[in-house]
Amino acid sequence: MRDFNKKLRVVLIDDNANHLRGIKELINIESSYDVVGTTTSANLGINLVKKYHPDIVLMDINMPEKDGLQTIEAIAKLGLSTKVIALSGYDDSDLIYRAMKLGAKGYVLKTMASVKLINAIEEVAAGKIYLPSVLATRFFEYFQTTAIEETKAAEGENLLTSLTSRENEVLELLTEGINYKSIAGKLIISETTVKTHVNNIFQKLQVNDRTNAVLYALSHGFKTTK
Amino acid sequence: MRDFNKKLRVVLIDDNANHLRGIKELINIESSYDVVGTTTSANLGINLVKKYHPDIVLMDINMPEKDGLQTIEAIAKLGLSTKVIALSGYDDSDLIYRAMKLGAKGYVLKTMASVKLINAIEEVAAGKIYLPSVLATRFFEYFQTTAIEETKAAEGENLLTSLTSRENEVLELLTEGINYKSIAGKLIISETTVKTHVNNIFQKLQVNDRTNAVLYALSHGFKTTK
DNA sequence: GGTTTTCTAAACCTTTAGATTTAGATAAAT
DNA sequence: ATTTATCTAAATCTAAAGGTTTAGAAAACC
Repeated sequence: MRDFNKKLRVVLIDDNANHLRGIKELINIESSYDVVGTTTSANLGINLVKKYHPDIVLMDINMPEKDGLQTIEAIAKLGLSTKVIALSGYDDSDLIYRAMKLGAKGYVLKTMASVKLINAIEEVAAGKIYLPSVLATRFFEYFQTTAIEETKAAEGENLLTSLTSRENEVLELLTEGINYKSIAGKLIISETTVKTHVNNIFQKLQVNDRTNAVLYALSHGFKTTK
Repeated sequence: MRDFNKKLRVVLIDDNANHLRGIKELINIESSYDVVGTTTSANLGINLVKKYHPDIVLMDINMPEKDGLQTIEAIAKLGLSTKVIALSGYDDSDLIYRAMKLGAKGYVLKTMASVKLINAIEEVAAGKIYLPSVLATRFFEYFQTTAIEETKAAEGENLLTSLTSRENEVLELLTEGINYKSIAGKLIISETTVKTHVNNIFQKLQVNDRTNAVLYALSHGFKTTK
C-alpha cells in the first residue's frame, strides 16, 4: 500500500520536449508529486528508472529510437515496483492491448483533460489499473477477438471428454513429461496399471504414443485438475 | 446500433428458480425490457437462445449440469448477435477472465445493487462492455500475470537458440509427434543419424526424452520454419 | 440381481527410444 | 593449414514404451 506521507516520485519520458515541459508543469501545479527526472530518450529513461526507482513512469509510447512498447518491457523486466502509465495520441486497440500485456498499469490519451492525468497517477499508485472506459472497451474487444481465435482451434469434437477421472490424472502427469515409473509412484499404483491406463488413453484419443497424446491434450484445452 | 423503438429481448438462465423469478420481476418493474424466456437449465437455455435470438442473455455461471462457462461458449458459437452477461456470486479473477475470454460482454456480481443490473444490460446492449471497476482491476491483474508468464517463458535464456539448423528441423518433426523412422524418411537421412541429432538436442535442451523436448520447445516459443 | 463401468494388476511379448562410442566428409573459421 | 562445427552414420547396448490378453474387486446403473 502507498505511504501517503511520502511524495510520489515520478519520471517522465516523452520525445517531444515541449510536451515534456508541459506535463511537468501540470504535475507541479496540480499535484504534490515529485518529478525526479525527465528525458526525451527512451534509453536514458530506462537509466533514470534504474537510478531513482520511481513510483510512476509516465511514458509516451509513440517514440522513434526504441519504441514505447519495448521500453515498457525493459522497465517491467527490472522487477521494481515502478508502475508504468502509457501516454498515447491514439486509441488504437492493438497498441493498448500490447501495452497492457507488457505490464502497463494505465493508458491515458493525450487529448484527455489534464485532470484525468493526475487522476490516473493517483489510481495507479494506489495499485489500481487506469483505463478510461472508451479504451477499456477497445481493449476488451481486441482481447476477445484475439482470445476467441486462439480457443477456436482448441475445440471442436473433443475426445478428452471421454476420459475417466483416473485417466485424466494419468494424462496430466504425462503432459508433465513424467515416465511410467514415476507416475506409478505418484499415484501409488503399479507400473502395469499405469500402462493399462495409458493404453486406454491412447485408444480414446486415437493416438499411438505419449508424445501425440500430450500434443492432443495441449491443443485441445486440456486443463489440469489442480 | 441499438434500435430504441424495439424493446430489448432478454433470456434468463439461472439454476436457482427463486433467483430467476426475482430477476424477472426486477426487470419488469425497473425497465421496459421483454423477458422472452427463463430457465433453470443450461441446455434448455441454449435452446431458448436458438429459438428467440434475444439481444441479451443473463446467465448465472455457477451452475451444475453444464457449467456456465461452457454455456457462454456454446452461445458464442451460434454466431448470433446475442450478448451474454455473466452473473456470479464471486469476484474470482480466473472466472472473470475465462468468461470474458469466451465472449461474455459483461460480468455482474449478484451482491450488487439491482439498479446496476439494468445499467449493465443497457450498456452491453449499446455495444459496450460492462465490468464494475473492482472486477475490471481483477481482470487486468489476471490478464497481466498470465500474459507476462507466457512471454517470460517465450524469452529469457532460451536454449533453443543453441540448436543448429538441422537440429531445428529434427525438433520440428519431433513436435509433430513423428517417430524416428519417419523423420529419417522425411529428411532423407538414416535413422541412426536422426538419433544422433535427437541426442544432441536433448543435451542442448537439458532433457532426457522426446516428450520433455517437445514440451520445452512449445513452452519456449519454438517456431516452425515453414 | 445382474450388468456395466472403472480401477486395479499381472504375464508376455515386440518395438521404439535413448545412451555411448567411434568416425568419415565437408565447410567455415582463425 | 589446421582447428572447429556440422552433418552424416554405424555398432552396440539398456531401458522404456507400447500391444494384448486376462482377471479380480468395487461402485454405479437398470
